[in-house]
Amino acid sequence: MEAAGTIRALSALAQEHRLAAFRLLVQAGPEGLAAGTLAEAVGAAPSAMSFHLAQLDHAGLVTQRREGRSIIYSANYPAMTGLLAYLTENCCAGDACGIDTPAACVSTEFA
Amino acid sequence: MEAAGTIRALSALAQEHRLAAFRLLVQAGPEGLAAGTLAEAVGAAPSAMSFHLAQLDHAGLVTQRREGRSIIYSANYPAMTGLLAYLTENCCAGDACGIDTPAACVSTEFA
DNA sequence: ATTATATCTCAATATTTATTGAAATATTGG
DNA sequence: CCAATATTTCAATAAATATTGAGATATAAT
Repeated sequence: MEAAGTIRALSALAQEHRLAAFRLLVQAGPEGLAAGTLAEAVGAAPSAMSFHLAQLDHAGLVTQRREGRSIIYSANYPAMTGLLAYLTENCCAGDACGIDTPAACVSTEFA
Repeated sequence: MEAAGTIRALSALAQEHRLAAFRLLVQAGPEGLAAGTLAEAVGAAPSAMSFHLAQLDHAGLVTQRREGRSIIYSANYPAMTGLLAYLTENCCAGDACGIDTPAACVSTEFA
C-alpha cells in the first residue's frame, strides 16, 4: 500500500462509528453484516452509516454485496494486512532491534 | 488500547506529514530524529511540524527528549503494537479462519 | 400494482482540522 | 551579556469532514 491509500484507510478508521463498524466486521468474518445491523450496533442514523460505510469502501477496507434488500459488508482482510505492514515497514532499519512489536511478522510475511 | 485512544492514534497518523514522520521514526529506532530533521525530511514548515509532532505525542505514538537545542522524537513501539492489536482483535470471532492476516500474531502475543 | 422494508444520495449546516507567519522560549557559543 | 540556532505557541484564515433530514432507488410480500 502506498502513502495516499494508507492515509485514506487511516482516515476512514479514525472515526468512532467507522472504527466500531470495522471492528465488528473484522470479528464477523467473511459472512459480514448488513448495513442496518451495523447502524443499530454502533448507534448511527441509517444515512450517516451509509456515508461512513462508503468511506470504508472507498478506502478499500470493506467489500459489499447485495442479499435480498440488505447490503452486506465484509472486512477486506488483505487491505487491513497491507495497512499494518505499511506502518511497521522496515522497523529499526531492519535490524534485529529486539523491540516488542509485531513488525517482523507483519512487514515481511504478509503484504 | 480503548476506542478513544485508538481514534486519537488513527487520526494522528491519517495525515501526510505525520504519517511520513512517524514512519521515519519507526525506521530510525530508539535513537529517534530531531524535529528539524523531520520537518525537512517531510517538507513541512517548522511550526507546522511542531503542531504535527504534538498531535503524535498527544496520541501517545511518540516520545520526546531534549538534546542540546534539539528536541528528539522517537516512535513509541508499544503504542504502535497496541494499535495494531486493537484493529485485529478477535478476528473472525477467534476461529482459525485461515485468513491471510497477522491477526493471530498481533492480537495475542503482543498487547 | 401497492405497500413496506432496506439502503442510498443529496444539499445545507455545523464542526473539526490544517496552514501560515509573527512572536516567544530555551540552549549554545563568543 | 549578545547573537545565533532550534523549536514552540498563538491567532487568523483556509480547508476538509460529519451530521441531519428529505427524498430517491431497489427489493420483497400481499
